[in-house]
Amino acid sequence: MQELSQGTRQEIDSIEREVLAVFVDGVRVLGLPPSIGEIYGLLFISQAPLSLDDLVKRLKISKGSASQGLRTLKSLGAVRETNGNGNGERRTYYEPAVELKRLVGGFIREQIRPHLDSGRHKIKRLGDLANGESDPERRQFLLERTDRLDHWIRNGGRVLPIIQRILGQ
Amino acid sequence: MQELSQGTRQEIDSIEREVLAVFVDGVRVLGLPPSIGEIYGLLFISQAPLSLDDLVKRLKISKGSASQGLRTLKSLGAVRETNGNGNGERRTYYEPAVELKRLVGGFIREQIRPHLDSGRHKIKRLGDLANGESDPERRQFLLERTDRLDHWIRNGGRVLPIIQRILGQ
DNA sequence: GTATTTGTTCAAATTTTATTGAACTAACTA
DNA sequence: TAGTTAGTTCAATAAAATTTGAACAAATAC
Repeated sequence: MQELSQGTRQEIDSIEREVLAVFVDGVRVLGLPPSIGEIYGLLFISQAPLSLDDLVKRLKISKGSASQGLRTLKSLGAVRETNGNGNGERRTYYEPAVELKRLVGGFIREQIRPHLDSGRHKIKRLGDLANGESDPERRQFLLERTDRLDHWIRNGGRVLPIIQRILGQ
Repeated sequence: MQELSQGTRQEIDSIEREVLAVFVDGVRVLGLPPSIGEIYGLLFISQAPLSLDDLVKRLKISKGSASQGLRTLKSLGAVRETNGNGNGERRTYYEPAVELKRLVGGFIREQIRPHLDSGRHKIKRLGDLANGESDPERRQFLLERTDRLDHWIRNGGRVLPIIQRILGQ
């Protein structure tokens, strides 16, 4: 007979359902899959940390989904591992990081910066290609456009730390 | 026999191909479909405005895609209509809006604000639900969490005009 | 009036993305 | 040692998003 720990109540109640919906919508805006919203949402509304198995049981998702979802959330710094109830407990428990600063920082680091960086490289290459254009008028136009792209990327890079600063209060 | 206008050169050359790739990647980050990146990208790198038909021919996409893509881009304020070469020309030509301020403004207005607003409503409802919780400890916890969500949304709202200001220089 | 051109709409087909579930590794247990 | 539990990986499947293309509407041309 399996004992039910604090976090292992089976059913999702109505307020939990609403919170999950909020987070599923929220992560969709960020381009992340629904399962991630559900996992983070359930952790967010749970008073006790939950194990992977708790998530599988309560959200009725596969172990694979839960495992991959937790990995993504860990990489974003959006969940923390705890050693559960301490005493000789083998499985890992998770709790949400709830500081906006941390969440935004992780998202910028993992999802925004890499795109800005690869964009910068591609645009640099673009400038080289534009310089190779033989028709002078066309070259001039292409250089104007690649230069503009370069400014966009630079401005994007400038705005990120400011966002972090404002949200980290 | 069909006359080829300025914008109707058929093939996509190598620099154009690279620019399209940059924009396809770029719009993906924003959660928009590839066709939109292609359309905006081709307009961005074209010296003359292009018609819907030009886009269909040069990008080899369907008329339906081009039409819907242009509609989205118009709603974002990312393309402008021009009356083409002026004289008795029936079809509409499009050129890109290239000011970052405008692009960011349109994206915030169309894609971010609506989510923030609906989020605000859902979270307000959540607060009501939390208040209905009978267990005092649970209620306290739920109120703490919904309050935190509310702060997140508020901070998000505060940061948007600042982003716009910084990018609009 | 009919024919042609320009563009829209939307159901169906396609493509892409997310999720599942079974096989697997690793660590602990008896 | 074999057995159990916790968690990961990844090919197959399911689900969701995008694109197509044919039917349609609206405007102009003849």
